[in-house]
Amino acid sequence: MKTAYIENISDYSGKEVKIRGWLYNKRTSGKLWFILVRDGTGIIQAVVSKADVDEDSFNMCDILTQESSLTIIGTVNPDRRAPGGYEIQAKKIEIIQIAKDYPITPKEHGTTFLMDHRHLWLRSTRQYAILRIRQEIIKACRNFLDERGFILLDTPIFTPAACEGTTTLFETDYFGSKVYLTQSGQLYNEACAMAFGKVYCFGPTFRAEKSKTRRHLTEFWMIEPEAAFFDLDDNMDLAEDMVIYVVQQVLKNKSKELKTIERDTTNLEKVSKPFPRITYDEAVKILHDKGVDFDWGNDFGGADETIISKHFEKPVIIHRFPSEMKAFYMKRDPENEKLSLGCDLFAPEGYGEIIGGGQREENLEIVEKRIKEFNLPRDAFEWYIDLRKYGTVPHSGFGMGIERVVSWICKLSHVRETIPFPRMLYRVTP
RNA sequence: UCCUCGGUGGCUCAAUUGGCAGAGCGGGUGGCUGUUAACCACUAGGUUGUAGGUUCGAGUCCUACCCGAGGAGCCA
Repeated sequence: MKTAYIENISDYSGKEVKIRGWLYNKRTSGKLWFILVRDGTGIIQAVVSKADVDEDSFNMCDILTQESSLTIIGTVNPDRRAPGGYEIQAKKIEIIQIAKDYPITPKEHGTTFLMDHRHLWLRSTRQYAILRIRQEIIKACRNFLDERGFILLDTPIFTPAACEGTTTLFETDYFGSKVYLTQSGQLYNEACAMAFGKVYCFGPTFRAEKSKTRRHLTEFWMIEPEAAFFDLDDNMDLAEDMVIYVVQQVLKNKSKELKTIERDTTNLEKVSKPFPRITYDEAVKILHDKGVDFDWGNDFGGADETIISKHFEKPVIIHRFPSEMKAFYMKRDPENEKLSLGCDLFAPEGYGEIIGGGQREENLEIVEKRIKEFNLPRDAFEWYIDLRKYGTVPHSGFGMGIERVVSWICKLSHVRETIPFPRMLYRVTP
């Protein structure tokens, strides 16, 4: 007899198998039990009939509680009355452990209660579906970049200096000196791109922002490609192609999960080339046309992002931001000093920014001047300046926040469900 | 740091003008051979976030504090 996983149960139709898992729910009609078992790959219904099992196995059904661990031996049968299309006609049940008072019941719960029990909440079907989609998104990003010759070169988590001000950095002790948790792998990515041409990093990043909104985590995962000889247009092409690929892979491989979370995929199916590309000036005009009081030179707030992203059916790319609001390494538009060659990509349906990036300044003298203007400690950036001394070339890149992409693709109301254990302003447990 | 809302059985919520703290789920007991968050009957379960105050009487009104949610500011 084979031990089977529920996701492959159709391969065992008519055969006897052993399933190992946890009790999801149960129902009884006297001499008949319906036992829903999950094993991490899916959920299946086992039918336990008093006539077909030994007395011990039948009585066990009575004492089984939600999330008790068990094994079931029985025959796999197709049955249209069973959720999932197949059920197991049980022959024998063995209990591994009876779970006492599992706190998450099949009825509704509040956010606080669920977040306090996040380690158990992960067992529910909705969380299961969302996190499987997250895995597909990550896999798609990596496949996309790998197939285009980008080399994965992960950048450090401990960093010696702030790249853009220390207020949003988490500080930690490093054998007596101060170091910070990375908020972006970008500067290191630039060094890697000068060595390998096309590179990317993928890892956690940390922002000590006191933001308490549906789109902020203090610890989040970012995938950041960086390529030598790419200009702003190449960069926008790459971002567009990557987002399309990711959405298509999720639609293709995770349709069951999208259905579980009741995601209407109509809008996802519209995600195709070309994405509208507008300048910052044009985006400001959209806001003004909608009656929003917005001053040129400001960054878009959460509400502004929502308005702009709702204006388009597809993701929209916004480029050429005012240079004053962008980082020291951003290249200025040769045609207009007041603009920088940055680009953001906003997800549709009101989700806002999921990608930020642009073309980097490659000129040695300008980078040195900017570091001075931004009051950055020059010695901490000597290695970065070296990149401009030794064979500098135009280059570009961007960062995509994984949790925001998951949030959009799953159409969630908050990013807290997009990562197994979210870290937020007032939440670091469990 | 600020604004708004909230805190009542294990969970989700109700409680009229300040007047007997209640329901569903979950737990327990019993019933049912095709259930789909099954259903039916019975049953146990409460210092209403904390500390004070007003009142004949406070879950309800007042003050302070604690905790949470949503948002603002802030945010490569």
